[in-house]
Amino acid sequence: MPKRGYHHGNLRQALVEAALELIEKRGPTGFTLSEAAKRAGVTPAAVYRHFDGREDLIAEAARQGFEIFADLMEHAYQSGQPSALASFEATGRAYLAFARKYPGHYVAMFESGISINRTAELAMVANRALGVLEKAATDLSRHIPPDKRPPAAMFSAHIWAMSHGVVELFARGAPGTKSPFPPEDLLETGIGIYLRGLGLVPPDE
Amino acid sequence: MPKRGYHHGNLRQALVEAALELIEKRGPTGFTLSEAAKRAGVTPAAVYRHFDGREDLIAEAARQGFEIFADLMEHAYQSGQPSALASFEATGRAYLAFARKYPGHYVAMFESGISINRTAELAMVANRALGVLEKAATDLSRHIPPDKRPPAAMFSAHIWAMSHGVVELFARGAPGTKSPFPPEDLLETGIGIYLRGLGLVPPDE
DNA sequence: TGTACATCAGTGAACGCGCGTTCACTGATGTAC
DNA sequence: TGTACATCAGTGAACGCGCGTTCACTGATGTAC
Repeated sequence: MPKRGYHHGNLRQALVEAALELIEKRGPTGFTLSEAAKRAGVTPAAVYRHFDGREDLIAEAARQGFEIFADLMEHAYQSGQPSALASFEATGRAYLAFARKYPGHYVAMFESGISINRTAELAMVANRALGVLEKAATDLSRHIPPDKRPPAAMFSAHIWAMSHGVVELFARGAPGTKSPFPPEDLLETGIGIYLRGLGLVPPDE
Repeated sequence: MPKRGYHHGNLRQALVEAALELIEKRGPTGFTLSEAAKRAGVTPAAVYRHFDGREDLIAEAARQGFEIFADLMEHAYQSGQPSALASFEATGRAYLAFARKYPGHYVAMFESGISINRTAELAMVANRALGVLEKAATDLSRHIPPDKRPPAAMFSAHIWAMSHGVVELFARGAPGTKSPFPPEDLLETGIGIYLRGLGLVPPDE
């Protein structure tokens, strides 16, 4: 608990965290600046000391999310080296782990309608994060004979799509779409089958 | 153009259509009953002659979406018969085609937070729609040796996840995520590789 | 160590707005005779 | 075909509410001397 009293001491970050909880709970359009302020124990007007307004607060939440996300993905990638396959699989797991551990950030990043190009800083960190997935895919696709190798961008788009789909449909309390399988298993097996289709893992594994 | 004058003539459906346009444009939480009424050329209060309120209107939009979706999926399934593979691939294409042709419906169905179990009728039509995908997956998985056959529910969850992911990330104007590939190609190749991984299409195709 | 003062992070009241919902109403439509 | 009347789909005013944002302000903090 930071300093108490008239001056909050750490209001900026407290607002971001309140926003994240609300975005997680109410969705990106349901989030309100006033409620975030209230949660941080402060008047709505105080928000304007730290942010330009509602949008700016969401953008900062997304930025912090991409920062964490990029770190996790990079760490996962490193942990699998020097094996391209191990690196790739680790990044896939990291994707889902991030979405589950930081659902508010995830929503702010991918569902809030905030443009990734809103600021140069946001664009940079977003590209760092998504770049790791593409790098892992590129590494791995070197093991595929060139004539049957799909473009690395397509490869990583497939994996991104499946990961995002699993998150949205099965890893959240989506309405009536309770998965009969744990999302982790679903993604792991899905990626496994996909990689087998590329000839990257032995067919009898 | 329906009858003009004091009585609208077809207000119920006009409201659903206005709602769909707004849901598509502003997202599920951004949709307002008042604006839908205005678009239909009517006072907000008039909505209550036809619906129980905001939620009920969204639910009806979702219901109509599932109806169309189920029809499309069933038609696609039939068009591929008697080949299990052709049926399966056709349903995959139908999924994306639906999402692109009826984006408002798609959002109302899968992103509005409306529970699929809101009414018995909604649950029924939703299950009819999603059941087609599962049926296509079950048919197809009969061609896999039982010992390496994943459960059909998992199979169809993978495909659903990838389809949904492609829709959300690449088939809509998502922020900064312009795909370098047409979504249709992305889904087609993704599913192709996945099926190859299951040994369902020849590895050199 | 003490004082004067600038800086700064908050308050609280006010704004105009659009929301979902209710209510008594009224004008148009359709039916019985 | 004409009239009386019931039904019904709309109006328009009103409600209480929470929103994002602005503004002049004030109390706390930190710095210069």
